[in-house]
Amino acid sequence: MAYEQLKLDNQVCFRLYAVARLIIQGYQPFLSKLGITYTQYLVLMLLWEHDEMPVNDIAKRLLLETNTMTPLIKRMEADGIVVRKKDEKDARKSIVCLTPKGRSIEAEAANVPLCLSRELREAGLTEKTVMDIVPSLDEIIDKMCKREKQK
Amino acid sequence: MAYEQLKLDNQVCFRLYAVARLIIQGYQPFLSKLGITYTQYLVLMLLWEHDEMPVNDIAKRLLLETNTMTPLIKRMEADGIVVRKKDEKDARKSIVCLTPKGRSIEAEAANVPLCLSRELREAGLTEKTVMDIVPSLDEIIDKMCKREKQK
DNA sequence: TTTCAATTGTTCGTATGCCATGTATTATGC
DNA sequence: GCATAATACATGGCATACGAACAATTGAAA
Repeated sequence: MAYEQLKLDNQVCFRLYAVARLIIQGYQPFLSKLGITYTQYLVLMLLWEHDEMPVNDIAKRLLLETNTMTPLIKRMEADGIVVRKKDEKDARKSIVCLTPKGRSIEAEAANVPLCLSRELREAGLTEKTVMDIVPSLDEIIDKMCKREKQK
Repeated sequence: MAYEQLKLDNQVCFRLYAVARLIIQGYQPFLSKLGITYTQYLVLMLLWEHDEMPVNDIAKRLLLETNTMTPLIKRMEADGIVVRKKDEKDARKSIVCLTPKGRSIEAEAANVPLCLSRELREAGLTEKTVMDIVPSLDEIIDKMCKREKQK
């Protein structure tokens, strides 16, 4: 037995999955001070750039399903950082908007990326090690998404 | 406003998180034929190499918490692919063992990595693009884990 | 050896993710 | 103009993840 291709050490996906979780865990202490989760942080980053986004647009940008978004948005709404309103031109759409509270978190969050950079540096990682993988990741995302659509 | 560092497009972690999910989704159709999930696949890869592993060892190798493992193992046990037995030398430990059914999945799973390779190739990705990021990922995992421990 | 700390799992609660399905609304073909 | 398909969300169900708290057991120090 012992299929080489079935050894954990030979799995690229496991590494990706592990690194993603490790870094998200690195964010956690800083985000919890702001009262938000990592996924909520992603949603907020979009809204801070645009404000007023339909659920579907947010989902597409984050590569998540709308049925992941709905409960997420509801929790954010319950926390008072966003509200939903109906689109007047298209009654199917539910538009997510920042509340003043949601908007106020932006300034507090502004130093989070810096905190993370310091965290990585203190772990002994260079900016280069981390940034080097970005082009490959972008290519994988691009091609995998196109592959999905052609199905 | 508009903090550059708070734009989604500037986030490495989001890319990692997205790629991990996209690839796991790529595994899904093949794994569901075997009746297992991606996380269960990871556990099985370890057991196919060793058989007889304490919950804690599995958790450490997968960089997951034991409280994630317990329900996971229970579901696998309910599906008849593993069983748990008490360690005789250390009564705190719960050792996870493959059942014949769990062992039989290995041969079926042997071609899963190949299916994934084909999937990536058909998406237009080269082996190189994907393998290029492995050294960086390994370095990040190594350093982040050490950083965690020193806390 | 006896008390106290550390280790190992488990349980509980909360937040994702995603499949399948359902509902409302809009777009489209005829 | 109308039947039908497509779109946008929401709901329900299941499987992770992880923090917090707890029970059982072992290790270690006094």
